[in-house]
Amino acid sequence: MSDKPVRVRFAPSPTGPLHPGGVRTALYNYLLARKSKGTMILRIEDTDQTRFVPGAEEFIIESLKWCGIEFDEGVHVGGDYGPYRQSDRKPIYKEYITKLIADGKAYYAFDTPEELEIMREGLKSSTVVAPQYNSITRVNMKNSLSLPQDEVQRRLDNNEPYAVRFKMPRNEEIKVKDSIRGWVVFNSSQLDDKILFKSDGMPTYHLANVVDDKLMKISHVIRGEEWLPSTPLHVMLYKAFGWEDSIPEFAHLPLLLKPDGDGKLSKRDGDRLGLPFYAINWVSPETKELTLGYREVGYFPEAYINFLAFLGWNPGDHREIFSMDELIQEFSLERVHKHGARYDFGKLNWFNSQYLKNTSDEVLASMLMPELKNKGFDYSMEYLQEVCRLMKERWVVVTDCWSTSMFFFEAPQTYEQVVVEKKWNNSSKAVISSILEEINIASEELNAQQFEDIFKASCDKNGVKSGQVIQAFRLAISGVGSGPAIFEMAQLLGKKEIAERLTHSLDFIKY
RNA sequence: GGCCCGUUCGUCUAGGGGUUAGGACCUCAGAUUUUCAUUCUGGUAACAGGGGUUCGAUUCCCCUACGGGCUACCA
Repeated sequence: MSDKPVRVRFAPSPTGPLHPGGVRTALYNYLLARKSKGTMILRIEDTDQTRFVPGAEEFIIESLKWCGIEFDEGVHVGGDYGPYRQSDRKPIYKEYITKLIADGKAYYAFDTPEELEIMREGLKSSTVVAPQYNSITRVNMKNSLSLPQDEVQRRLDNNEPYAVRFKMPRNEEIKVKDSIRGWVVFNSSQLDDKILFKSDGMPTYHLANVVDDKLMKISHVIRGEEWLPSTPLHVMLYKAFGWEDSIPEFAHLPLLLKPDGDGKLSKRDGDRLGLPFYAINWVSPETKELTLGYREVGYFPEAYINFLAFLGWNPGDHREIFSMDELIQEFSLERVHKHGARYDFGKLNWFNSQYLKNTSDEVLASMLMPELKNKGFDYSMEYLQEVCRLMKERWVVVTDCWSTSMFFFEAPQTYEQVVVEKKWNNSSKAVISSILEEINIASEELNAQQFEDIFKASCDKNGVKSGQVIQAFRLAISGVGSGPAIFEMAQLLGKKEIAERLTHSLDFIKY
């Protein structure tokens, strides 16, 4: 198995926006593909027409692109094993299901949904027979195994709707090798006769998945843990087709769990906590409701990927900050955990703030500039870079600029009331008046040190300790009680602006 | 209910038959920053329970509990 070239696929269903768990599944596939110089494939599994959501496919592609997960083959990039959208492969499935029926491995089933419902309900109280369509119950149902040959033919000729079911053998041990969990053993008697081909002419996941993985020469199936229970069926399918040699290596990933409480992570958790949930903004086509994405909120894709990679995997030592290239270097399926991981928004914020601190002021400023212009401000890149230098350690996401640093772009309109009450008094007002006089005397621009000297001299002159008025000084300049190094801030704002703001504060702040 | 998977600080996790059970987030305290944030130092905090096996088990086995998944003509 290991000598075959690595070909992995991410195979989402376009039934909605891409869930964080899906992003992580795609990521682990990608990491393995790149590490082993293999091929990464995007296959769209759109066999359920009833759940199709317009725009979902584009959303999935765009999300992964933002995350830096690239594909070598797929619905959007082509390749030698296409088509890569299952709805475009209908004839292929038809061919293979016909073969399976001819070989006696699958059979026609004519039961209506109502009949199935009755069967299940009737069996629910039974302690000996499970409410399933299986080797025991199928003899009482309407299918090509129980019905006379001529009646089956008559129904087929009359174009009666039918589904095709897998003829699951009885009491057979099925072993599944999973690279994360080891050998998992099932007994076929516990499994039911799954529908392989629906009456609408489409295959179900099971058939399409196995046929495509075989045809696309997939070497490793890396998918969510929810697929583990149906893996024995898939193994049986490979055997039924005579493809024992092509059974891929399976790796079932643990699920992402809610940040608190019970159950798996859902979109509601983001809504409930008022946090972004998808990689990029998603607007529901039905409700027009917007769900925030990390991209639009200002997260770095590198930080998001780093965070996601560590939910279920780690390199075995204490390092935590990993670029995509480093993840590729270090990744191995053997080190993926067996148990689910809670999705901790706080940790994501920590990762992002780490990346933010390590990003140059130039890059941050260029990210911010369009929006700054959009807000109607005209500042130079150099100025914006200085703002980033002074403020970035206080931000979690780059867009925190707009909520924490507006005083660099416009004079305060209001003054934080608690600080006014605590720090604004006659002596602070006197000191600020003195500072204003000194600034107005100065003929040239002042630097941070000079501002500090003036501030201290003014305090001395008025007989107050600097610590008692520094917050009032900050308040007068920025309108708030906390911010970056005050004298550096003054230098950046400049003598003229500072003078104006101090004057305004003296007139405006009541005490 | 049945089948399958899992269980180390609140969270993400390292480790693994003999360890002071390590790190990170969170949190708390101190230092620095004459504010806040950053930074630094330090602290609180975990092997689900019960049986085995063993000189010795958190580590291996079994049972129980708890958590998760599946049990559709959804994927």
